[in-house]
Amino acid sequence: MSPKSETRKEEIVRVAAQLFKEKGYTAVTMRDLAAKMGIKAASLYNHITSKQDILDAVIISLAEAFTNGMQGIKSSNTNSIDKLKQIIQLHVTLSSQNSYGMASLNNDWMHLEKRLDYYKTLRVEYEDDFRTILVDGIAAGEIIEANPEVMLFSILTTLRSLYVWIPKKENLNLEEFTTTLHHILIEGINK
Amino acid sequence: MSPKSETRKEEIVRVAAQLFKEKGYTAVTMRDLAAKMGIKAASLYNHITSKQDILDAVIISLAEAFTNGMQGIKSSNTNSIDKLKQIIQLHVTLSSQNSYGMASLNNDWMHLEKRLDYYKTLRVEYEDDFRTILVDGIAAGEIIEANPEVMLFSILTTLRSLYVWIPKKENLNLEEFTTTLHHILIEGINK
DNA sequence: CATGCAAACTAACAATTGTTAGTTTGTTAA
DNA sequence: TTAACAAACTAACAATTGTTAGTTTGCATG
Repeated sequence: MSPKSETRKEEIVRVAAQLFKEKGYTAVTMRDLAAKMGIKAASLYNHITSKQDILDAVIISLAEAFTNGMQGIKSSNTNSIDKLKQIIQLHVTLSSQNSYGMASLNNDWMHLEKRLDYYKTLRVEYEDDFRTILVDGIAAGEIIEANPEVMLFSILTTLRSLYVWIPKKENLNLEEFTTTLHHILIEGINK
Repeated sequence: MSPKSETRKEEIVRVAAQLFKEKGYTAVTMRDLAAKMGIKAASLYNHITSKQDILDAVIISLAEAFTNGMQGIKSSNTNSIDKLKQIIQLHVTLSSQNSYGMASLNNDWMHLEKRLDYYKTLRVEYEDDFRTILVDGIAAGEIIEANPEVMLFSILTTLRSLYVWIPKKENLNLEEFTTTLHHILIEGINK
């Protein structure tokens, strides 16, 4: 057995994330999930310890992927516009790889329990790092002198919604899309 | 009794929307809602016909407000950049007046039942009108020749997230905020 | 005072929820 | 062949869900 092959638990978590995206965590029952897996609800518990456990697995791994990505970007020796482009790339990559998980990350994080505080910490740190890049860019004269909070909000909410949009466009050329997005977010749309 | 005073049903719908924003429609029980109203769950049914009925009231009225706003903007005799500014203004206004309802509109629309198709129609028509403004703007040389789908996505997702952001900022000067948002969305952030 | 009505109440229901206990099945390894 | 184990099963549970029926309360109007 290849070490890369998916375990049964990973399969359950992956399928659960698809359902969570459609209806939200609370509206998905263990019987729904079991039916989609082709088994009975009780059988799920041979692999996972609780429904909550599934949500934790979906959200935390993704949140940590964003944190890791941001660490790399912070330590890269480039100007702030280039760092912004790297952030956009990070969001496009993770959102296209795991659009299901991104839905839970965005909409169901409040149903985390044990790991809620940890998630919130990761989120705040990510936003702080993002804000610092913007503020440094303004100080360096690379970014306009507008309110960094509003810039952060505007760009980050667009990036956080990629998971809805990317899977809807078939044959989407991700590289071309990323370039267009760079341009719109950074240069605006005015001619 | 003044014709403007809130009916008991309206009060229930308003309080319900607050809870829906915190935890999502499915996770809010009728007992939760009743407790927040200071009454018993069964008493709610003197005023509303079902839980579903509440969600319909929250979402549809807001969706129609957006549709009405867009009608006015379409028929205004201005260029496309000015129409965009009017759209931004519309979103800021409705999101600041009813941030709770906006949460349901964004996150719980899939739990509509009888009115789901109607909601989807309103949504598609709104997006079509928005796209037309962008495409016309490109044709008129007022907007850059980038993919209008990407522009639509980028701007609209930012506007749809205002409901999260606006209430978090105390003492937010809405007029100043709107101006900054215009500038960032239309001119970009590059110096 | 009597009537009507808005708005609350208690009590209960049938269905659905996440989860547990104990058992069976089928494949792999010794 | 036998032992071990992963992974499914049946049956059931206690709690929670939205909702209904019937009743009581208190205020406003005639």
